[in-house]
Amino acid sequence: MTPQREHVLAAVHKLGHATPEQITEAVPDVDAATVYRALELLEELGLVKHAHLGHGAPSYRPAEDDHIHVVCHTCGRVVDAPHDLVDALEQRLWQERGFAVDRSHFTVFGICADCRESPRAGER
Amino acid sequence: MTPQREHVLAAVHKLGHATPEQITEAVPDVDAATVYRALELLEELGLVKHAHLGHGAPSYRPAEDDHIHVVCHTCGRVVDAPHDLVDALEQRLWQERGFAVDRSHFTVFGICADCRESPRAGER
DNA sequence: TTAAGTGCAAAGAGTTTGCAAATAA
DNA sequence: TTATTTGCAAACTCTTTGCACTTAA
Repeated sequence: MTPQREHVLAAVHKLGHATPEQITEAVPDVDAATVYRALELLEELGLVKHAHLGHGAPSYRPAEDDHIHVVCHTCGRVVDAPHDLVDALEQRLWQERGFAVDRSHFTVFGICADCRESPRAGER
Repeated sequence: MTPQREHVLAAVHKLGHATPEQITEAVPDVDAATVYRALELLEELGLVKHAHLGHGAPSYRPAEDDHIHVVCHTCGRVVDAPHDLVDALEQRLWQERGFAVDRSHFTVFGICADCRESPRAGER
């Protein structure tokens, strides 16, 4: 564990959900390449996790934050949901196919209540 | 509907699941930029859909192919699953939060039965 | 003194954009 | 003509890589 890696890990904890770019901004004295290398290592060590919250960059978070991400297509808002939301799906895929779902790497897309009421078109 | 757009749509139907790059290869007389523009339009028209099947490029398919994607982290294989797999999850998010899940834009990650038995590490 | 980690700059993949030429209404 | 669409090239974003320099065992 080097100082740079500590800084990256601290930034992930501070930011909660963050892209590599945001993390790089939050740790100005660490090079972007080092941030990417650190995130890869921290993920192997099981200290952080990432998920894909849309078209763009992956989002990293502390490994302890075990939840599902629910993302609105329209406003882009990300809401966390309890991970037991996927229990049924997980059991079915396991029993029917022996497929072990990775709940943490999981994103549900759709349209949130606010955006259904007042669609903010083009605000993707 | 121009000839180029017809060709792109035909390629999506032929390929089933395809990235913009694969589609571009399948339609050599159409420029990549035109492929991207066509896919965007075809999606607005409701003729194709896309989902994110991993870190890389999105995957486009005919809009009629209404199913869930299950992707193995290790071997990268993509398996289609019936969309009723998410019924419970969908109902819960709807009732508890008024969130309308987009089932088509949905990917489940994990490890498939084959890869659990004989892990092919590093084959991501 | 050896191995590992870092910063920097360059390269790479995937995608988007500006614009002039081609096509269609 | 007038608007739309295309191809081409350039630009852009995000990420990875090569390599010399630094740091720590």
